[in-house]
Amino acid sequence: MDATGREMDRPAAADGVATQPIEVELIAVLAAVADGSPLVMTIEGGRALPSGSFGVEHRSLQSGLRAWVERQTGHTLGYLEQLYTFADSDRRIPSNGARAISISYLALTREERLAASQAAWRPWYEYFPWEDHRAGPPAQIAAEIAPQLARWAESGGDPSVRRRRAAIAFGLDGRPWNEEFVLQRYELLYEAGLIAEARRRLGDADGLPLGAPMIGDHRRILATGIARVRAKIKYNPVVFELMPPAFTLLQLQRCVEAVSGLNVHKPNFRRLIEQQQLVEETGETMADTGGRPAKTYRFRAAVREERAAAGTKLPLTRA
Amino acid sequence: MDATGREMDRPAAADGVATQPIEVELIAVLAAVADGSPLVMTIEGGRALPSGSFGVEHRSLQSGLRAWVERQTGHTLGYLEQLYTFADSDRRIPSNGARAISISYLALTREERLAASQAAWRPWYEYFPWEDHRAGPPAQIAAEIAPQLARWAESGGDPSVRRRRAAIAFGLDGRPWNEEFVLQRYELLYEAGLIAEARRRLGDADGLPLGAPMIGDHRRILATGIARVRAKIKYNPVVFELMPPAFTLLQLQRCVEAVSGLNVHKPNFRRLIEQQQLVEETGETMADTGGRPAKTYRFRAAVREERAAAGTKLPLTRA
DNA sequence: ACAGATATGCTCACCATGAGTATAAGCCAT
DNA sequence: ATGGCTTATACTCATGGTGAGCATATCTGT
Repeated sequence: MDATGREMDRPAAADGVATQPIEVELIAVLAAVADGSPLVMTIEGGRALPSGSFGVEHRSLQSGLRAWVERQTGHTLGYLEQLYTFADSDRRIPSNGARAISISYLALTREERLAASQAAWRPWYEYFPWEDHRAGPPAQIAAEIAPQLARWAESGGDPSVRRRRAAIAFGLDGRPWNEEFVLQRYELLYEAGLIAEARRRLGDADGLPLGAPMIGDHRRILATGIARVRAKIKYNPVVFELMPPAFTLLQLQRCVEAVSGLNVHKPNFRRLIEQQQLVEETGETMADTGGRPAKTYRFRAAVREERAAAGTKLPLTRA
Repeated sequence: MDATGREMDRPAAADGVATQPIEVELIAVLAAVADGSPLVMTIEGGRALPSGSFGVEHRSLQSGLRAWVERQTGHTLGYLEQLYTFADSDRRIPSNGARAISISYLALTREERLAASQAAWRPWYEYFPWEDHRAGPPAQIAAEIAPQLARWAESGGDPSVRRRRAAIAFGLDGRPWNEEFVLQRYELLYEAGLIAEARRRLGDADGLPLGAPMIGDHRRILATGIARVRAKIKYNPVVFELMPPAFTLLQLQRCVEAVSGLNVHKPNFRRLIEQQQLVEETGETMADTGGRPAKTYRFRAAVREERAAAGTKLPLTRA
């Protein structure tokens, strides 16, 4: 941390480097799903994530953010977790150039009409078109991304390392696509100068930049959030935060598919949900599905604590 | 966790919105394992985690912390990840009462002689004696914790809710013990006033406080770190960061047991490690094991990228 | 009535996992 | 050297979760 290694023994003190004021800002990745499209709440015409200063008036980060989001959406927030704290030394508040630390949060909710006019839901695949594989791998990957990454790989560093990184991230050369590597993919494209945010620093590369840009590193934060939801959805029943109180199993499946960007095997998905007893029937059916009416279900809230019991991956001996 | 707002003891700030300076501090949970005992690096006689101010000179949090830790341990740091950012409104720097935000990191390394004399490794179960179940559930749980939590449950709030919380956290009433609930257990004991840190605020409860205390909320941060390692060890080959370059399978097993605080089924553990091809034989054997000499293994670094391929939990359709 | 769509139920093979047993190869005390 | 102790290593067997696919039910619209 410092030259001697002893500085850390003391709590941050007055000595040494004059402390430049540090701005602490909160950034929210607020996600919802509507009609098979995953959405993120944005401001400034879709170019920024909602953010605010971490002022003294907030009792805690969490509750302050929750209150703010609930004012914005007019809907109580189901799920809120801390995402990551971004604090690279070159992060600056655009307005005054102060050093900025951004503490980001991930929030899940149902889509609701927005109370404030500045904010708007945007499909998150506008920002990451290469992340939606529900209709197969997007043509853009083979047509634009792979060739440009190949050119980047040969242009510096260790080409074989770069090629492998690209192949792992994007599932090239017969490797499987891993939907969780959202951040790695974004950072790779950034490094390769293929997205607009990177070109502010690097010289222009060929071709058009990929996906819709955002200010600062907001898109990177969004990538972090998407990666987190995609990972969490697998071992934690957070999907239900995105669902209305009653829903059909296909709606639930479509929601999972929207988030993960992948297609799910219908019979096995139903079996999984049912055998894990995540839901219970409401007794109602929903008729306007285009086919046979579907039973509707609700989330079994009791699962949350039962889940306590679940899930070892270590081969234990019985006590 | 923090029951009451203590806006009172805030130094008289310029009124209202005026931004009070916020101290940003880094805290490290640096873990190692030696001789079947998991260790954490501490300072101040084991009463604090190493911490330091986040100054302007640092390129980024991560690299600054890495450099500092490597000077302390004289060993390159294998693994470093951000843990959590603590920023409740009543967190204060002890010396000057400034508002403090602490960004905590988890680092894994092999135990090494320390370069600096102020720092020392401590067994982490000194701070959380109830977390070590390798010799069965600690007697302390049934003898002290359960009865005191039972008394607490009846003393306020909704007793049935409190009882269930306690039972889930500590595996009471026939519920299974979940080794990952380190933080929930600590926070429960804190709320119940059974640990020293809580008694600074609450009135004294009966009996002795549980486990060795730390300053501020360092023990809570340590709990967060332990929970993270215990979770991560299951789906990510981070254990190897705690191991020497060559090791026997039993040593590896003991390391996992030390971290998780649980006993592992030996044949199945070996099968798991081998079939996942996490390791490869070195060709050497180790004789001083007290029995038949054991083959030694090394971690297959190639796994890290192969792991890219691994692990879906969603029932996908084939593309 | 029939086509088309979705809902729902069921089968079957395979493999990871939990649990336990058996044999091999060192060391040490007698 | 021998027998007993300790650890290493290999195998078995039942069970249950998972991947993949098929079959039947019940709507709407023509």
